[in-house]
Amino acid sequence: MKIENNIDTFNSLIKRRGFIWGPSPEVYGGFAGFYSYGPAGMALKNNILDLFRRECRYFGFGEVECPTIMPSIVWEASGHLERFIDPVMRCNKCTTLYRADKFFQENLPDIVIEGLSSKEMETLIKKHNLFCPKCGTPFEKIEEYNLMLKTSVGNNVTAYLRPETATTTYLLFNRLDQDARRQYPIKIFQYGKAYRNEISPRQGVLRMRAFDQFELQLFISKQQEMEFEDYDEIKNKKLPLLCWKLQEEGVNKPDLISLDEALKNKIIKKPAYAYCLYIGYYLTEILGIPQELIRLRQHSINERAHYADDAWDLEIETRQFGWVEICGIHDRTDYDLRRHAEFSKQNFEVSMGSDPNLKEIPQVLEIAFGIDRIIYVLLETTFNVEEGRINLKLKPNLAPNVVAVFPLVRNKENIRNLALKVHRNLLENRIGSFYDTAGSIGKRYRRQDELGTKWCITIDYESLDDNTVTIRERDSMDQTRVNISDLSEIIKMKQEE
RNA sequence: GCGCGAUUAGUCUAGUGGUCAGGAUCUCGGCCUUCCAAGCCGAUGACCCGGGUUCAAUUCCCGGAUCGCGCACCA
Repeated sequence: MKIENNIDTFNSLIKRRGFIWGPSPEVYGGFAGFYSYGPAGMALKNNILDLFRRECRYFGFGEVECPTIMPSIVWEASGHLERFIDPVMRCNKCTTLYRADKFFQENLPDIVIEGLSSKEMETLIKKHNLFCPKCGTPFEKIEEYNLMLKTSVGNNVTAYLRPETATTTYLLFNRLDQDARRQYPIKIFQYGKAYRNEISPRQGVLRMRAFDQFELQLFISKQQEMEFEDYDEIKNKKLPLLCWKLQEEGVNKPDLISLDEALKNKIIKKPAYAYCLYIGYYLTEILGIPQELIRLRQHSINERAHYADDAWDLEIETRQFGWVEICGIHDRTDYDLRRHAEFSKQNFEVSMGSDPNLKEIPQVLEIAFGIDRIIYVLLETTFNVEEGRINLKLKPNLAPNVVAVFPLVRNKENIRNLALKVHRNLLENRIGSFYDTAGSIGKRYRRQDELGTKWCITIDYESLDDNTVTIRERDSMDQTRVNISDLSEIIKMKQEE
């Protein structure tokens, strides 16, 4: 295929080089909404996760992992059973599907729809003789479209695959309270699969039916939200904020303002929430996504999830899909813990300050990343074509290979042997090295450029005489000569930079 | 889920109711090669799935899957 700086070249690259494949299973024609990662994509994903886990430890978050399947009562309590099931009407003749509540709203504007049961809606259909606008067939029944994937466990017990990891983290609350010795705020994250039965998944890995979430949770008191201990450290950080008001005025460029300013202007209500916005932004920035492609966009009241008091999306501007949400930051209040306390008949009121008699249900602040979306936007934003050369400008530590080692020519045994020795030595030092002898040296450089490998090490004739090798840098293509004995140390140092 | 269009090697594509489905690139093997997709020789590899029409279907028809666009949907 012709190498051009366009989206077709990019889309072919991520398949060709083993980043993302699908829809899976491809040999059976594919199943919409399900994708696989090849070796390069998985290496990239693991590097992102390593980085995120390291940074979460730095911010004081502990990690948990919960089951992906939970019984119905959990989702009743969380509100997902109610909110994730949409009432729909299906035309018996042309099988077109309509959202019942929306259809009523448009066609019967005088009637209050909210809270109506399926039976009541069916009565409305008959009373007003509602029919399919496409073919004129009268509607009959209200059906349910469930955005959660239903399954049955054991002896026909209904259960659901989790539509988010967050809820499963909240269910550990009383354990976490003990585990953290009641030192609030409690900071916990969970990484894992979540499932949503999208009606029509599109846009590749951006809207999958099985996807990875990486969600950070803060359990915190109301007082701590307003007097947050770490706020001072981050209050002068400037973030690209696009608040709801600006959006209403038709603005879509964010304001780069400090969190303190945002708080003073009442764009943000709570210092602890501001801290969450910062963590979301920080974790995005260290992936190497250019600042000008990042914005934090506040949800309007209508856009917010059922549990949210305030919500901002962290979005990345892409060529192929416009602004893409990679992270949602939600003020979930005490909604979840209150509901789970109620449904499980547990007492989740705890003392979080110095007065042991002052008890309340903790507030929850959430930072929820979609890992697959991160992988997509990272690949797309680092993709470059420079004079016919594909260059994936990933940060060195995220690239599938840290270095690649080549003999300058293949048909000289002594050069080949030395190259292999250098490669093995790097591996001994646990540096991710890839060895390649096929084709010309230029071709091998290009192959690595496509994977984002930052440094290529070449063993040439000079190496045989003085034990030096060249390190070729990906973006500049400049080469420096170093001693083989120093190589591992130098690469490790470069990685730290 | 609806409407329109599409689906041919790993990738990008040409083409056909009937001989071996063509090209580019990639990949692999060999030769050559003292640093950025060089050259030469050789090789592997594809008509989305199911049904129908037909002596014969990758090609035409129907259904399904998937993708793209629009509508709807998107906690």
